[in-house]
Amino acid sequence: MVRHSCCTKPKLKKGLWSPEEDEKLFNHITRFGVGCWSSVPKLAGLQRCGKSCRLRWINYLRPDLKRGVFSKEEEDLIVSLHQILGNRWAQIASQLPGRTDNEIKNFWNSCLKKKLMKQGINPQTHEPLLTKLQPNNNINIICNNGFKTAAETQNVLRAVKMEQPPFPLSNTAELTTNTSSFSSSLSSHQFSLIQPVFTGLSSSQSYLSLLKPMMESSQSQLQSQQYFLQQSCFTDNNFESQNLGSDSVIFSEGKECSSSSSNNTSNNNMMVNSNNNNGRFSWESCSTDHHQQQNKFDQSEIFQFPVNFGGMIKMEADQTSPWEEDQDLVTAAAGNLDYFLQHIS
DNA sequence: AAATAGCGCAACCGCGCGATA
DNA sequence: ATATCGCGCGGTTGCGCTATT
Repeated sequence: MVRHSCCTKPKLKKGLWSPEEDEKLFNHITRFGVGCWSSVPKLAGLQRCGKSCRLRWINYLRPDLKRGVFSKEEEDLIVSLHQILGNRWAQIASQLPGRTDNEIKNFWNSCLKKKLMKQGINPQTHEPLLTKLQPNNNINIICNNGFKTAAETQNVLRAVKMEQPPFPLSNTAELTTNTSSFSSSLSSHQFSLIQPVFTGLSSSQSYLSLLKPMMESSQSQLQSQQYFLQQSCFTDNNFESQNLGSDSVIFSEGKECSSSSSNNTSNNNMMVNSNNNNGRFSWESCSTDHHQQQNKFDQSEIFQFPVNFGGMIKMEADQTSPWEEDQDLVTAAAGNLDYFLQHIS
């Protein structure tokens, strides 16, 4: 790479611009106009490189700059343009008079991205976060560290398989599908989502601090087994779940042992609204024997870890149309997949 | 009251491209 | 044909302010 002379010259000032420097640059540009930036510092009497002067003029001193918060119209325009242009900030800025690419980039990264996520929109693709899955497809997430997960749509079941718990954070993952079915004895009103394990990743420190000792103490018996962690939702009627923050979840190996169906509206708790008292969440962990491929509900070991949810999951059940009911839950579960993939990539 | 975390923003950095010597 | 320069772009860093613990 060829380093520019301006970058290598010592004694050039860096960092924040003082009002005096601003005045010198402003006076120079307004008097002589924008010409060769590399000669500006010398002519204006500044100990800065030309590049720094250019940036300061474009992003701050230019008289035609619009200051202050972005209007709703500007915000909408940025989102639409980003959908077409991607991260081409300069091109986006050219459509917004008085705004700089830097300003728009910062606004995007600090506000708009989060806003879109909250609305369930992937800020990179502008597609909904929830991905519709085809029935009978089996989703496997294979991470490069040996942490393997499988999510099933058959019978609206999601299961997560951990071969080496506790799992380290992964940098990459691949998503594949196949059509192998997952036999389930669960009733059509029992659903499992992949959320708990994946959201555990986002609060990995507290998760591991609680989960690891438990896993290590059980290491000898864990070695020959695969493990499933499931979040199950049982309902007899319509229910809606909103995940607003984090919550502690009790695991009992093989058995449902905790319900997080509190109506607590605090941001740190999961909230479940149900039309009746039958809707609830439960979380279970069970081991599976490699050879017999059967769930082993043996020991009743309880452990606890906080679960940090990425956003709102809406699930609706329709008693009269089992498949429609399933579809909505499949969609919600797939949204968790998206969330997971974003956080490990 | 002090320490810490989170956030927004200004500025920097590395790189690529086109023009020119 | 090659090296250098000037400029613009997108990604990243780090400062300073504010909120939270």
